[in-house]
Amino acid sequence: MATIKDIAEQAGVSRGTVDRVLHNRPGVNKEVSLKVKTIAKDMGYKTNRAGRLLAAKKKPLKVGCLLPDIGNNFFESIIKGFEKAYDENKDFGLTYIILHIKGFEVLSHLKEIDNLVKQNCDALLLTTIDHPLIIKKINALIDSGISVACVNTDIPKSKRLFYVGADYFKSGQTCAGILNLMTKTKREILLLNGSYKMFGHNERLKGFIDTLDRNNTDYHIVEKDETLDDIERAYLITKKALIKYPEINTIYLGAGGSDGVGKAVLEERADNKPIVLCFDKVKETMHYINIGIVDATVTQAPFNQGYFSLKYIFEYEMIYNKKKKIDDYICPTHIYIKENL
Amino acid sequence: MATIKDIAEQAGVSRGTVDRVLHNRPGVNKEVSLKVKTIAKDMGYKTNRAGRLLAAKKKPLKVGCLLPDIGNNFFESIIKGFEKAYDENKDFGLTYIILHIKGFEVLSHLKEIDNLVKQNCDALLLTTIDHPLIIKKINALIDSGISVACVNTDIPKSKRLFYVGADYFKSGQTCAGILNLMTKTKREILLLNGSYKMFGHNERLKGFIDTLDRNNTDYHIVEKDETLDDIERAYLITKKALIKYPEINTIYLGAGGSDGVGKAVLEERADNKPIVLCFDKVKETMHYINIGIVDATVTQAPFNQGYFSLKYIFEYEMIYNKKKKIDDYICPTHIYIKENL
DNA sequence: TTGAAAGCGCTAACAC
DNA sequence: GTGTTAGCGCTTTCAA
Repeated sequence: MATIKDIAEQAGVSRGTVDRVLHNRPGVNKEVSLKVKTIAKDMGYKTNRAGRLLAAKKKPLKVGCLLPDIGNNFFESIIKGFEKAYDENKDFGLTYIILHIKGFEVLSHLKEIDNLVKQNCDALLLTTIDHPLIIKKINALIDSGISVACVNTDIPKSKRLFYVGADYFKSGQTCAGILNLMTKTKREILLLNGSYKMFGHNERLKGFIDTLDRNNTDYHIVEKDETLDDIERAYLITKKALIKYPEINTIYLGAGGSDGVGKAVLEERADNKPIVLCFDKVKETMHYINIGIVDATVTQAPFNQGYFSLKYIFEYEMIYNKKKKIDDYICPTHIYIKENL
Repeated sequence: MATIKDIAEQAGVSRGTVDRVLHNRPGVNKEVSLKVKTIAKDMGYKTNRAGRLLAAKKKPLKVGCLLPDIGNNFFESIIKGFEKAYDENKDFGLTYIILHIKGFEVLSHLKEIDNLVKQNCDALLLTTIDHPLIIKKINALIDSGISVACVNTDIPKSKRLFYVGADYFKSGQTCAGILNLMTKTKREILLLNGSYKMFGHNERLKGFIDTLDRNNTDYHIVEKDETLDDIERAYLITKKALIKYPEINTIYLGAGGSDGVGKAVLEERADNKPIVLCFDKVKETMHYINIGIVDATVTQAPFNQGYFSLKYIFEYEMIYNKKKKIDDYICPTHIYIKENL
């Protein structure tokens, strides 16, 4: 494998010059630069991770993560993923901080992004809102040389470098796929979305309906509502619906709130349980799967979302020197039932 | 973070001596050694990956992998995993070779293990047979200083360092869990095991039956046989059984052969399809899931098996210097249906 | 515009 | 037994 030293010898220049050329740093004669570049190409030069990373220790990378995780334990696994990626790369000069916030208010998100920048982050990992002001902010950051990637929630129209997260539509389709597997009799569905303001939740719902329609599933939506990721609200809605509509035989829960739904089902339908399908694998959901109230849950590898986003942005900065495009990473869609929990 | 240099200064010795102590190399005064060790501990010394790996380039690690993959494309993903781990670590001095063999004959496995050793491998990743002679061989290798880990198939009574692979029992349980989800009517089952000689296949079957019994599933095993991972054989057995026993409404396929089973079902039961459940996610299985013949398949992250086994043995040797016990890695059990394929 | 040299942390060869 | 030194590949600073 060709090294900088090899190239320098071939080109009859010093290693410093080669380094300057390879990083497009100013102050190199055009002809020399061209010569070095062609030689590097000819020799198939690839920067060596070990050398690069050892030298990089002097100038560590600080990544700032914005996580609207207050009051939402879905994000626990993402944080575990961050920790793992940090662990593997801290010796190579990686540091990171997490800013925990609550909810999805544009102004508070904007403020906290600035907050991360003020703390001298070189790169940002954001779980934020697809909104014109945020897009503008991300684009400005990118233009100023700060790398930004999206985690869990994409903002495709911005200049963000890459997205690591779920394919919500597919998770909804998978949920419908399970339902079709389970029974062919007519489904009377209580449809509980998370929030109609959330792009991901809506996509999920679309995917669910899409697959039901595509398979000519015999179904009828008895009632629909939003849980707003609120347990109490989920409980009340479910309880009321189950009382009012005894025909309900299926519950779709598009986001948080399994604790409330589970409780309501236990109270109203302990013996004639409807099919209950939900998303993500937080503690409460696992509990209701274990006791047989929730039949299945669809997840999108949240650990991976944390792990790969941090790993990739680190590699983008520290190994590829911002010169290689990083592909989006769409997490695999998994189904969990009691037996493989 | 404390470095070797720091420790040397604190202890008033040279870095060379500290290095010797840290690696338990001979030729160090006992008292000096003790002193250095306590200081290292006090300062919380952890070897720095970047430094270690850069230096390690001089003495690369050669890992030899034994894979009985000839005629069995299940292993393709494992190989992809190897490639990924190699890619991430080649700059750190990792090299590897794969020895492809056919079948599970003890003598040929023994011979090929020797073959890998002859090619100067420093560490071995084996997918082999749980047999006294193999155990003896593995133990001898470990005693002679060659690291050995098991991939995909464990040999727990040997001195192998760790196991990376599936929990077959759990995969069988999960398969039964899907069946229980799908229907409550009596199951008339055609039970196709891979081979009764394979520990993993038997465990899988046990897990399947265990969960059926534990849930008081109403079932009856109409017929059982081995496919021996042979497509033609699987086809003939299935075809015959479907003709002879029209009551069959469920097929359990514990190993390779989905191509044969799928074909037979298409020919004999295109309109009144039994539930078909199988394992792994090879191309043919995916095809039969896509056209609706196979209902679901249970997998155990074969890519991860390759990726983590190579990654872990590399870290064991090159980062932890054989001094840290590596935990077994049991791959997660996943369910795939058409929608999340 | 370019070269020389030091240094990131660790290892190994050689010297004493 | 122990210290010294060179070097892994790359970056950066200082000097020219």
